[in-house]
Amino acid sequence: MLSRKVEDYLEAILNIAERKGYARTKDIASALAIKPPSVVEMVKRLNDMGLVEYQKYEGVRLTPKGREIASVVKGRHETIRAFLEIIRVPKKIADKDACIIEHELKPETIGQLKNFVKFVKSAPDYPQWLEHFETFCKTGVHPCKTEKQETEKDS
Amino acid sequence: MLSRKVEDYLEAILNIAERKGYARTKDIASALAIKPPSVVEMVKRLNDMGLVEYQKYEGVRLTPKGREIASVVKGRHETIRAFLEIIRVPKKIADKDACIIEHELKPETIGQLKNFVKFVKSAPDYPQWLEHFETFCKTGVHPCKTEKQETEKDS
DNA sequence: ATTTATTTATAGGGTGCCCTAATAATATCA
DNA sequence: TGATATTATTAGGGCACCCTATAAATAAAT
Repeated sequence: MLSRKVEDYLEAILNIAERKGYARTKDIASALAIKPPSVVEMVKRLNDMGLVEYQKYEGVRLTPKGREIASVVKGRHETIRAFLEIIRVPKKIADKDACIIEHELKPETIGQLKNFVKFVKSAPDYPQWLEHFETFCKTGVHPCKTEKQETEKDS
Repeated sequence: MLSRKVEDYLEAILNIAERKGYARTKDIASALAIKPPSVVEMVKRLNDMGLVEYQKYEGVRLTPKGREIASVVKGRHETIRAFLEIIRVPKKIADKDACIIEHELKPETIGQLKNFVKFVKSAPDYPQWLEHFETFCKTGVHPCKTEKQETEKDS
């Protein structure tokens, strides 16, 4: 089992490498908001684990194994971010919180989150229940309920 | 900012105390799947933080401040668990994963999760979209889509 | 090419959280 | 009450992860 931090590093390295092919100590440090010496330390460990190739003063590249893991982590991140946006968490917060909860969830949970996101995105129209949810967030009242309850009470 | 672990301990102590009034080292250890000496160490820290009252050989009780925090944590846990069950994560896994993601989420995210759960629970009938979601999980097809797409293609 | 600035790496330290082994206190039972 | 079992605590250690200060390497500028 890889630690959260290891996953964070791999994901950050993948993101940086997608832009410029490799990742520098400094880039990783600023992406993770930590200091360069901490990066060097971890990168050595990742190297020993066979997840990155690291040469002093030459930056870091993911190995196939490292890239594989990083992609999975990134995929989870995307799913969670998408879900949080669906339930109307502000974009910026959604992204940060996705970072936090993307780790260590059981495959079943991730799977259902994925399903949920796919489900919503594959709807042919903008789902009515989602509109209702937005209303609910604003008013605290379930749009279906008011009428329903009233008719029930009236009957 | 309290660490995840501190929150875990407080929540565990609350749960145990709800059953028997106070929590013993051994209870906490088994609830968190760790060894008693680790509990003693943490419990001393919690005591110094004013979150529990701890006397050697006499178990632990939450202070008002500790109980307050523990309740908030437990509330988040419940919300997340409920949400995971809504998206059809098996109960046991839902509970465990709730433990994992209940920490450190921004208030906005927790708030929207709460809203979502409340929204679903306050629906007057079993929501149709949820039925559709279940179908989607089983078949991989959005029930609304098939017909819709076909009519669209036909037209 | 030498100085200056930037980036990296090393050395050494600290905290949080966990462990095992050994000891002390408490509870149980003969 | 004395012997035994259970539970709790202390002592000492380890790993993951972060830091600051300092030194070394590389890049940029004069």
